[in-house]
Amino acid sequence: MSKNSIRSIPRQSRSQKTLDLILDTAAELFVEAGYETTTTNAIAEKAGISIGALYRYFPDKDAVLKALADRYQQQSHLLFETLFVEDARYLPPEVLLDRLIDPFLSLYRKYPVYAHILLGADVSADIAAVSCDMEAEMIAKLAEFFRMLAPHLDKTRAHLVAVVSKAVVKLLISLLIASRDAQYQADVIREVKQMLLGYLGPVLRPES
Amino acid sequence: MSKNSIRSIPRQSRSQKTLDLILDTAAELFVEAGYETTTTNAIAEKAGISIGALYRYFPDKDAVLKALADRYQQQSHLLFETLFVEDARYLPPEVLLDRLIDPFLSLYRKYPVYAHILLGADVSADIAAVSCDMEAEMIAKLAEFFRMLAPHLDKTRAHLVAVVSKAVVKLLISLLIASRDAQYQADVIREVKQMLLGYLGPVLRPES
Amino acid sequence: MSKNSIRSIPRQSRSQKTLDLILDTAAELFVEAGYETTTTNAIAEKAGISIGALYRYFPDKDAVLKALADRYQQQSHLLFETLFVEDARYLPPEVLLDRLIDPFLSLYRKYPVYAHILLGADVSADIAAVSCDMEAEMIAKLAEFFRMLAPHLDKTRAHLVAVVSKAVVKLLISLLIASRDAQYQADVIREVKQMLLGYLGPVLRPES
Amino acid sequence: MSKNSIRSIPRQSRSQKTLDLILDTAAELFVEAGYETTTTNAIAEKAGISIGALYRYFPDKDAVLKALADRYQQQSHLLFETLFVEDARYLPPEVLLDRLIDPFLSLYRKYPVYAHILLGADVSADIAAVSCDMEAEMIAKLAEFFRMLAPHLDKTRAHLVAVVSKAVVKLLISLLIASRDAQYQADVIREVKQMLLGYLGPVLRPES
DNA sequence: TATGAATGAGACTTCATTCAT
DNA sequence: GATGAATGAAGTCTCATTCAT
Repeated sequence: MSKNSIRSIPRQSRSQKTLDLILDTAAELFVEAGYETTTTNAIAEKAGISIGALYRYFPDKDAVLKALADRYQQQSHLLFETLFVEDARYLPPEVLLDRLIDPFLSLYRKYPVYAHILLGADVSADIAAVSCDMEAEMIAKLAEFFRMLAPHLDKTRAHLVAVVSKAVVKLLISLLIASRDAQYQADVIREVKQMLLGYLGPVLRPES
Repeated sequence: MSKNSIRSIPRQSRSQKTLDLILDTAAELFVEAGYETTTTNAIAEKAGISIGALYRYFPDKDAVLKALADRYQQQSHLLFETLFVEDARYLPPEVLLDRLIDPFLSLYRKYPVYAHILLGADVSADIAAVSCDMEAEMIAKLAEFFRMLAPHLDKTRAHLVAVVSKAVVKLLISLLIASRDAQYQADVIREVKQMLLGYLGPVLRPES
Repeated sequence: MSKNSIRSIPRQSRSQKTLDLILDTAAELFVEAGYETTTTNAIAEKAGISIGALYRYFPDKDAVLKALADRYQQQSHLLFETLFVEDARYLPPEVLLDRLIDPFLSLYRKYPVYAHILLGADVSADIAAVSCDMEAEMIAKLAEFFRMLAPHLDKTRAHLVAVVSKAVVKLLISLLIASRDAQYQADVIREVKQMLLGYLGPVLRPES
Repeated sequence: MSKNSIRSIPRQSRSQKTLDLILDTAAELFVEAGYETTTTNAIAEKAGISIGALYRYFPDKDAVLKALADRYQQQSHLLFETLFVEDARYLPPEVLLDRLIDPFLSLYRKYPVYAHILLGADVSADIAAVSCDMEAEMIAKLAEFFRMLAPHLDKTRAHLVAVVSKAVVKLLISLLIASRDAQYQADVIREVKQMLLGYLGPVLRPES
């Protein structure tokens, strides 16, 4: 709960490199074998450092996952920035949707751990809470965004729509993880975007 | 991989009862605490049997989860039977959707483990494969069903639509797990059904 | 604090034997090498059991020491019983002193761990507290005993005298531990008894 | 055993200061948390030096404790000097007792580590040996002193009396450590001094 | 056949000590 | 010399699994 994810804030570049090395290695292993199955010794060994070095940077195994989650949260925040541009309300829905979805797709392709974390795979209750908080925050922002686009939406509905939209992005990620086939991935993306467009269109731009 | 899930197929009712007892108990614990965190001793103790007895029914811990997955698969099959009735093609989309979704909702409410298994939470690679096979089979059946309803769909598209539809059901389950609030659950169900209807309607009943 | 010393109360004789075996082995090692230096693996190995077996009986290493302390407390209680006999007030001081000291000497000779625990050697704060509670209780009883013998003593003084007397016993134990030489031990016992007699005599049987 | 306590005998004041700093810091931590529990890194950090620096002054952790024991030995020697003044034999026992005990009380109040070391709390066997040697030396000196005061004492008896007297001082220290209450401490000191006086009086100044 | 005590590999973590910078 | 990141042996403890009774 109150544990810090990182033991000491390293200012020197060497330390920072080691820290990143640990995180990246852990990320790979968590995706490959899952959090519980991945041992701290395996992380250290694959990272080419000693187990002691790992524990200089992280107080325990959970902290490694938390640090990854933090990194994910930061990245997600950046992505949302691009949504809240002035002209958003004048853009056609298709473009908006691309703006919403594509950055996340890039993120999850680049860092598959984040997908893992997002999907809440095998995390301890502690981590799940962190993950949940992040989700809640992103949903709140998305709801706010929807209300900017469609002021007639009441708060409850906007929240619901945000929840569902977020879940659809999650769904898309999980489908893309399932198969590496490029054609299939393109098809799935098209299909899901079409579904989301069909859902959001009427909700955000109603006639009456 | 090639290990059998169940050691001996018990015909006698007592053995069957014990077996079910173990599975039900394991199901509860897996949902409460996760697969990795749940110990075989905990399952045995909560089930009121000895650890030795548990190992008479299952060769190892994985086998317990596999047996649960099998049970889930059987249940799912039963649910699908109700879809393939003669009159399906004459029913309005809303009713079809309810027929597709509602049984699954009941199933997951009755047996939360299945939701857990379906969502692929913290299962070993071994189990994930099983789970994946089940998914593939259900998707194939669903695609077949869609082609029955809309013969103009080519196989690829039908498969895609089935994949997305299945994923939406999964999404719905995950959202329902997130909150126990009845009003919220009702809202979410309505919202997701509306989305799926908006998606499947045009796909299955095109103008031309 | 709230941890139990023993995991399950074993009623069967085999379990009881294993438990005693662990405690006796631990006792030896604690005396030989000290608590911190003695490893749980060493205890298990010397006891001829597996490390897992040890942890079936005790939740952690501290619990082993606590259990020893409990055993000591029980033994000490028994010793005190013999003090509170009817005729105590009519006995000459020398006899009383022997009755007070000799049983403790036997106890510490038979079970050197108890001396170790009594002397508070290298125990964790947790254990120290237990040890302290025991001491407090014994001192209270001793003070009560002194007041029975010498009703004119006020409570504070009686407590002080008890504290000092108890400390002298401790002192004696520590001196006996220091050397195994029989003659030396006899000399030391005589000397310390003489000192204590010289102290308690006037306190308990004052002229005025 | 044969390791030197201090790596280089520093004549320069800076080195000496650092050395003292390390020892004082270690002393505090040993008293607070015990020898085993205190880490070398903790000592270095609290002292405001690097762990590498600490290991320039001491070859290993034991050496730090040994150096403290040495410092204690030196201090104790100084205290004994004041005992061996010419006029000692003409002083009344009460004054002699104060001269014997009070300096030790001051020493232990000023440097609680010494009490810790004296009481043999959680020291490794290695240190215990050193501590024992010191004790032996002090006892020898005390015995010699007693024989100066009371020439009729044979060597064995004088040694015994010294052993017991030394142990009583130790006892007193341990009682004072047990409670910080000023009134209680004063009471305990009075009581113990009375006991020791009652013991030494007849021994040192016999009628015949 | 049922029991549950026992096993032991292996997980997490600590910390005295070294050595590249 | 000083620094502190890195090392890795070793300790505590867990838990899937076995097997004597």
